[in-house]
Amino acid sequence: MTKPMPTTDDLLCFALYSTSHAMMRLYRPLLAPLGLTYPQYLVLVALWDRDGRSVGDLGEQVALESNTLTPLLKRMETAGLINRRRGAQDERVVTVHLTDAGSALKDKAAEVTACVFQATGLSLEEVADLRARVEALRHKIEAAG
Amino acid sequence: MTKPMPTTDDLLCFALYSTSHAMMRLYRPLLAPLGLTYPQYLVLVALWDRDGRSVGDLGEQVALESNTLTPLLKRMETAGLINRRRGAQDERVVTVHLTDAGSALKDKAAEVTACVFQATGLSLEEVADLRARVEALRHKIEAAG
DNA sequence: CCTTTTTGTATCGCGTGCGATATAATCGTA
DNA sequence: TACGATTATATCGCACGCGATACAAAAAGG
Repeated sequence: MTKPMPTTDDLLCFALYSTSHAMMRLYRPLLAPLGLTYPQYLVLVALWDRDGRSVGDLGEQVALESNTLTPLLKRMETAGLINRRRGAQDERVVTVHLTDAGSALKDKAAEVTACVFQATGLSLEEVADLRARVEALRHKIEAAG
Repeated sequence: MTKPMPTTDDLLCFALYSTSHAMMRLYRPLLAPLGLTYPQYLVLVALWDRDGRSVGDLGEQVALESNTLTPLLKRMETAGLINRRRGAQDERVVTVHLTDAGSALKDKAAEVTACVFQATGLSLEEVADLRARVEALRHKIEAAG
């Protein structure tokens, strides 16, 4: 007897897909007052960690290629959150720098993170463990690709 | 002394976001020969489980509202995978039915699932456990929303 | 029986993720 | 020194996820 066809509830990919979207829906009303979209927020988190880095380097951290990142950064530049500068040494390289406005959002974002953490209903240990496992999965998938 | 600002590697939301995208990138070349996009595949999985259901009911299972689902179903109808019918009893309700072509993809999709499972490098138990925890998180987030 | 409320789906506009491709700059090699 | 290969970013077109809103049909209430 063959195993029955899995439905969406059996698929890890669906759990990741739907939970990631649920997380975005949770963040969105908290970020909107800061004038931020969810992907912009993630990019800022990376820049608060390390400012003045190349598009490629930033793309590595946020796992996005330049075809997604460049338009996103342009919108953030238009919003006054960052500046982009083309390298003098290597004119292919564009570096991304936080503006004062971009830096100033760091503290507000900390409040957002706290709100979201509370909404998960998980302990710090549970969050850390689940996060590590999900990330480990991504590394395996990327290695397989 | 305050705890340092978390970076992307510390955020569960980023792990979900980036791993979900990595999963999509893994599926895409496997689904493309079947003429399917990733969200279309997830919808088919739900329909293979239960055919002939309303847009709203289907939306509940795939966690998508009608503003996303209706355009997606229209594209699938254009591709000959499904048919949509408006109810005679209740003219507000639209039901979605698999076509022969849509049903026929079920077996091919099983092969895709097997490929993807192998790429994760996880055991069946690990997949099931991780899936359950991620799904539980989604339920908590949705309850908080 | 009529009006208001609720429900189900659809449309609009925007942000964004990605395959494919283009452009320009740098590097490596003969 | 010149040319081909490689690298970094940018553009294009499309799919899709969602807030906001519209429209039509059914249900509820007076």
